[in-house]
Amino acid sequence: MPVDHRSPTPLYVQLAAILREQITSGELASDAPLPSESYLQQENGVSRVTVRKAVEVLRNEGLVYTLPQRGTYVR
Amino acid sequence: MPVDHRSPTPLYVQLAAILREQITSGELASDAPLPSESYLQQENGVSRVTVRKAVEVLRNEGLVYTLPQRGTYVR
DNA sequence: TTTCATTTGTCCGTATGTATT
DNA sequence: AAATACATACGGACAAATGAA
Repeated sequence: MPVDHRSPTPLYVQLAAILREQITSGELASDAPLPSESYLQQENGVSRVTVRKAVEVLRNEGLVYTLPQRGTYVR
Repeated sequence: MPVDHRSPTPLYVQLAAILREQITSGELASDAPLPSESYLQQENGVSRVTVRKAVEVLRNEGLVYTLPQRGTYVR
């Protein structure tokens, strides 16, 4: 389910929901790296700002952790 | 001393005063980088627009200088 | 050891829409 | 009406660290 640019729901909230689903479903297992910001950007047709805000949401939820200059991983 | 959202004084003026105090007190030494915009945003509960306007005030006062695409530093 | 690509961190500039005062 | 402020979103650029070649 791609993001919907015409939806009233903010894009970063939509993207966070997509990634959250992939994590809770096990599609992204524990300690697995999230796709990189640039990948998520291109794949979802959104800006890097939006990607980073989506990841920030998951980080605040404790679902993922970020290693600077390395990547973000599923907790 | 945090900003006061109910004060009639504009938030960017309040934030500028806070940063000015940290500079003149020496808490932020010469050539030290100001905290990042996102940090100041979250730390003070204001928007990026407000942070940038506050920094602009200090720049106009000659208290800080900004290197394009690099950051803002204490003069 | 040096080089190179990748990735996150940070900054700059801009724009639209909404709410409050 | 105008100023202030926030939230969202886009694009581009450079820095710093990592890891692989």
